[in-house]
Amino acid sequence: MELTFEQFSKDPNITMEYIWGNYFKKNRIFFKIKNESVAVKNLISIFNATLKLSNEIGFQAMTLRNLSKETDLSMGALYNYFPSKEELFKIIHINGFNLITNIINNYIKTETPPEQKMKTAIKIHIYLSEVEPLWFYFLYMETKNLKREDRKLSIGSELFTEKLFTDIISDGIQTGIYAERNILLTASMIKAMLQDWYLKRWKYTKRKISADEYASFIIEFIESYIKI
Amino acid sequence: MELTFEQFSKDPNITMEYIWGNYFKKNRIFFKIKNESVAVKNLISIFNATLKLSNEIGFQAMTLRNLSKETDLSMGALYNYFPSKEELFKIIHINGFNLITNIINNYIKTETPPEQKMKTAIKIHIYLSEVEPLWFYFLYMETKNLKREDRKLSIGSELFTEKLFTDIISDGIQTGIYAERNILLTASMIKAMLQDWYLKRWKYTKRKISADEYASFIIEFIESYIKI
DNA sequence: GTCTATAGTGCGATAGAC
DNA sequence: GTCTATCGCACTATAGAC
Repeated sequence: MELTFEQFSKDPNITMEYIWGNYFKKNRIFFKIKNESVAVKNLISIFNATLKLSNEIGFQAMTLRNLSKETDLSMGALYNYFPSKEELFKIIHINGFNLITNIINNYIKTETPPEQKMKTAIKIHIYLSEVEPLWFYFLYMETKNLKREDRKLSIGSELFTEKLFTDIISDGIQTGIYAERNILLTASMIKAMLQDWYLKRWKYTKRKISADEYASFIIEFIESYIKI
Repeated sequence: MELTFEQFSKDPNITMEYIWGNYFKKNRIFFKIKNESVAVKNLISIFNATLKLSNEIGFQAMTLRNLSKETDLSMGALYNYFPSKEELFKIIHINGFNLITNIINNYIKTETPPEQKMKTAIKIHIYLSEVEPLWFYFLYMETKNLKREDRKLSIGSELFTEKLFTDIISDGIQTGIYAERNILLTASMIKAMLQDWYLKRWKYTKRKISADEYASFIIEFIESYIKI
């Protein structure tokens, strides 16, 4: 039975309550606020508002006054949830990278053979970015604004995904189902196609292309190139 | 004789002197400065510095103090070359879109048959973005910060390129050399691959992949999918 | 044609009341 | 746990000297 977006979207590990609840529990000691349900509710609200505003005008252009208005929290209250605007920026990045690597690892690790693994890897990327399009867009567009010391997180994330695909292709070549091609460039092209899905959201929405259609198309496109 | 990057890079229409010289001539009446060679020299310097700084920290984060330092012009002097920071932003966008459409039209219009036209269209995109990587990066990353009324320029540019490729593919299908596939999605994927070249410049530079290698790879990749 | 000095604005962050 | 009021700073833009 093939994985579909319908099924994937019900995974409890990708709900905001789960992600930010976890974040709160792990960092409890840093919060002045003690009431968990209040904290998580506001964390989610701040997080969503930040992604929305960053998507519209960019994170740097977003002011804390904008964020205050969007969340219905005063500027003073906001500072109970993050120590500085810069730190809010990092929190969103780090939680994003963690989410991506965790979810992908969960779904991929047991998959076999390479052909099936390739399909699942592509689908999970598309599905996850379909559930959190603004978050993915943010991670892509704002990465360059990370401080030098945090940039390695982002490069690590880019190369993690790429390695996932180079490994699958290598396996496929050894198994004899894939032709001998430039593995690194092929993996890069797969990434580029996955990213187009959330970078050009407006285009695909307008054309009414679903996540499953897009994933199928990419799989077909890639297979026509690498299959023997 | 196939076009190479070596040849293309000698085209006089893509030099900064030509582009900004033209811009100055067309807008002479708006400049307080009358000396053309001084004006063009400084326009090029301002333009290059803006692209460099925008690439590093983003256009919004770049201050006119940064720009002043990078160009060795005072803030007062800068304002002889553009009326406001916002207007500088638009000037770079508009000249960029013009350059791209002009160059591409020049090289493409006489090409035939579809298979050859496809090759040339891909090469010109890669070559032009190889000559001006920072400019292309800027156009891509900063587009969303255009005011609503100027956003149509950018969408127009995106769709212009896409139409170029859908037209070529349609021709190829009619000529019988291309299979019947999803034309719009195929064109989108071609665009995504072309864009990866300047969006991930650091990666390809590190891996020592040349513009010609990259172009050849994309052509091979796409042909394996659409050729009958 | 370019400079320095500064006006006016809006930002991130915090103190202290409730 | 959240609010209002405000501080100090850095920004864009301009006026007037050279």
